[in-house]
Amino acid sequence: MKKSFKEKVYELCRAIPKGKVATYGQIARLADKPKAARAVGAYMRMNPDSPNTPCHRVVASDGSLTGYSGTGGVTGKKKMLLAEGVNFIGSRVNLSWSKWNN
DNA sequence: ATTTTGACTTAAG
DNA sequence: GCTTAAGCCAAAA
Repeated sequence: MKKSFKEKVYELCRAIPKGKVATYGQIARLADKPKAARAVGAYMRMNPDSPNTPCHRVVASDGSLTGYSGTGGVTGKKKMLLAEGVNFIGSRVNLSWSKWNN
């Protein structure tokens, strides 16, 4: 049985512990395709507010919040992450403290 | 099958 | 720190 790349991506999104964040590149790497960061983002766009896929815990490689078609856009995403205990530096996530699987 | 597009990443100036 | 360029992946038309 082979799992599709996207299934792994969704599963990894769900696997991100509360209060932590992962980068697209990190997820892509864990999903067996280290260069598929763009594809990961594409899947996130498909499922921005699905209750099963907390895509808001996924950020860019430098901790900047990108995209997010959900409520409030990146602003809502930032607030959500703050509510989960993720530390922010200005408009970026402090990956030094909150990066998942680090 | 080909082209376009997109929530990416890294390197270089 | 910001901009430009190139690379790579998958879905949709």
